[in-house]
Amino acid sequence: MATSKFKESLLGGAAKEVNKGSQSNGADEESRGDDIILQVGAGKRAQEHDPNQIKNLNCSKEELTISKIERSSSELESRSSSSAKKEQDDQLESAKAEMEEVMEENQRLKTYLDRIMKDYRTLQTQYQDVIQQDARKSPSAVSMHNDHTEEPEFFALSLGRTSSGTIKEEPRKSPINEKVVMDKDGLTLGLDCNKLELPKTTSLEHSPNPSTENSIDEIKEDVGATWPPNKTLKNARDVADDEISTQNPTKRARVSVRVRCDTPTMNDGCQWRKYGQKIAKGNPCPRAYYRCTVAPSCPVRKQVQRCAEDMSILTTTYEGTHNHPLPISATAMASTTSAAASMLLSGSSTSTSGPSSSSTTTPSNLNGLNFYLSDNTRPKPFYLPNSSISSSPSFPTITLDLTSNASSSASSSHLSRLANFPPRYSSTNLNFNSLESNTLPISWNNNSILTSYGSHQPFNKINQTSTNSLSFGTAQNQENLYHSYLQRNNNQQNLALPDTIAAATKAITSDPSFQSALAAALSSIIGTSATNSSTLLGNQNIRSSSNEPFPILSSFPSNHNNVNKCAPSSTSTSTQPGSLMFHSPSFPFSNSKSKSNSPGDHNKDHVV
DNA sequence: CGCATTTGACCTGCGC
DNA sequence: GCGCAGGTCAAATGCG
Repeated sequence: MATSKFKESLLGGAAKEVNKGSQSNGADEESRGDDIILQVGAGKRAQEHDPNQIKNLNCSKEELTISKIERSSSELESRSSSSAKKEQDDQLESAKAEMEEVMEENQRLKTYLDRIMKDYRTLQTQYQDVIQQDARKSPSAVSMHNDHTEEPEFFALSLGRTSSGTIKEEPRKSPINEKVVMDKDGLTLGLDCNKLELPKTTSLEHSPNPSTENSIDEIKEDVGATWPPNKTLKNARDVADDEISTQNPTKRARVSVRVRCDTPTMNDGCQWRKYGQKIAKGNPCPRAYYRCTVAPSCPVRKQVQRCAEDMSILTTTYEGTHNHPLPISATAMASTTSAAASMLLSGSSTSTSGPSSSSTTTPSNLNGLNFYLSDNTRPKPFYLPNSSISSSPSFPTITLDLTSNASSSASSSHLSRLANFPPRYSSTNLNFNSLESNTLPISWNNNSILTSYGSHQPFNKINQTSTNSLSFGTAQNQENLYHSYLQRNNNQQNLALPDTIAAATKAITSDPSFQSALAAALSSIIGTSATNSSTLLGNQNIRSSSNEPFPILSSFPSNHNNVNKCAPSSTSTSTQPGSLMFHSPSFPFSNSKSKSNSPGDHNKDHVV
């Protein structure tokens, strides 16, 4: 009897305490005198402790209330001691205290978020002012900017030297220093390294922009130097090629990405069409040439070649700048390569003044990112760590080594090689081996259906040039060779490359050197201090007027739970317009290839 | 039949 | 000037 009375008083009091906080089911709980089990939303609270989860700051007080109350009459019988009461009181008190803490923290974070947003708006305003000032300085650019006076949601940033010769009417042909255009599709950090818009028939003296005098000399020197030089057709593609041909060839950077991939090509989110293949000297593996077909006039090309020594490594070299909005799936690689190119160009702009006394390779470690700036004066793009091949000695090349530690020695050997081959332009090697997310060898199980793996070179010639006894004359031979190689190396661990790329980009973009380089680039583009822009770009909290983050710089979520692990998926290759291609919305690399009916839709990798 | 790929031919740049 | 190598073109071929 006494026990039951005590239980009633105890549990009734407990229920009252709970009702003070929860404001729910109070009368019922108290009248029944049942046991109360409190469950505070600890998970949500844990999220709010994470300063990165600012978007969760809006959780209200109500979200922190008691989430579950259960009755357990059977336990009532077993709890009769005073210690049980004290324990429950303690729990209630601790829960209340915890709730108060959460509320206070929530308030603090809200305040912090408000401050961030305020800062962002201030920077945005300042940036707009800079843009408008630049527009006034350069009347030719006014037309572009006037078309996009609203909030910038698309930001095509061209990294590289600002060498504006003349102004073309088409926006996409605008000089690089006017390439800070705003569109409606999102932020695009393009790899527009050195686009020179210099019509061959245009007099350089007519350059309206006095700020380009630093590049005039280069332009004069390079007049007539076209790339590609042989033009017979005049179509949209040729127009784009003409753009490339008028670029300053000495400043057109290339970005090579080395990854482990057991398929002929890796998917970077863009649509590519193969237009050629050739056996490069020193590497029996054929080099494939692709054009971007997202836009018919896109001048971007890429080369794909497998490392001969480690055939699991695929080297993809990007060149040029997309003149179209990139699909979300392509922004990851674009931002990565852009960041790398920016570092390269910012370095080369200060190190190409003359032949350095000696080629020095300077390893650095910033934010856990190992990168190597090779202060060389001549490029030596490499395809094999031990290769003596120079694919294109005219282009500064940066290599993002996203392979494992197993290949770090390869990078080192490359660096050693760089020391032996002083290039005309600095080559930069980025080694992401130390990234936390990339501590394991990458196996890029891309299952693209690209079958262009045949030999571009006559069979006999291959055997002449190749020291390998194996013949590469047929695609079948090459596939067999490679698959046999894979079988020998199937112990390589898989790693979700998306995380690697994301980490790489994050490392680069958070790298103070990159930010300074970006600031310099923006400064040259905008013609004013780029401090704001740098801060703006370096701030992952950038949001447009629609409160949506810019696609590129914020396209790397912390997790990739849905990342396509490159499982064989031929169905994903026939993406329909409007369907989601990649399992991970934030990372483009998947196995895809499709055919379409329009020339611009080759190898469609559409996302949206 | 249309499109993508293949591949021999061709062009250009560079080094000797 | 010549040869080599990289890069591109475009007709042929293959495939859906």
